[in-house]
Amino acid sequence: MARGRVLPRRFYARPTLEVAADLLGKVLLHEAADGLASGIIVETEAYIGESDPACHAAAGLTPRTAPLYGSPGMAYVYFSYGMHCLVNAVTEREGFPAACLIRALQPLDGVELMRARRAERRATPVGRDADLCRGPANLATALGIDLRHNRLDLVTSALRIEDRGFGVVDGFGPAAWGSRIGIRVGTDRPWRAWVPGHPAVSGPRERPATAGGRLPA
DNA sequence: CGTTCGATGCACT
DNA sequence: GTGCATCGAACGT
Repeated sequence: MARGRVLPRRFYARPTLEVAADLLGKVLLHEAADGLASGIIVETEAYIGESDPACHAAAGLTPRTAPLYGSPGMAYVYFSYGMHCLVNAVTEREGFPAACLIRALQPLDGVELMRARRAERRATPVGRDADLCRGPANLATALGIDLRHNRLDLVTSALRIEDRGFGVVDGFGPAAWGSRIGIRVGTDRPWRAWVPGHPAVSGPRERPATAGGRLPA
């Protein structure tokens, strides 16, 4: 299986929208005791600062949100809806709370391991490979990520993000931008980035008719 | 196709 | 007590 170059800390120590765009095409991987699983990132969301009402840090610094205020390149994993874990990469700089939520992957390594992990949580088995890591809770399950991975260092730990030289994703155009999914506030900010038309993207998948490619304002 | 709704635990008010 | 950065089974069209 391919070996990539681990993204350095400086990759994360940048404006969050830039990180959200540049994460598309990179590879999220987890080397667990039961095996390696990885996938190409095809969908991300940016959560930026206490002034972003959808960012958990809108509630200020609490035990839960503390990782958002930590070093760029740390994992922020949290528990939601009573049963799901969601994975973020902390961005910007220490003391400024911001992160990118990883929302979907195109499965790469460990497809059968992903299938087994997903099967433990479902009545019916997952069909297409493209559905294995479609959605933030699904990808965490497929990669075997839970709250124990909160605060892990994405630069040095078993949970990492690599560059394997995929430009973006073969056959797909530049990033599309739109409103973030599953939030009640801050829906006016187009801070969700995805690979337009990719089958592993959750929610709206097509590029909006309006302009795309560049970062939102 | 589409929409609705229950599962399930915890941080925070 | 309230509200989730979700998912998928079950139903209606």
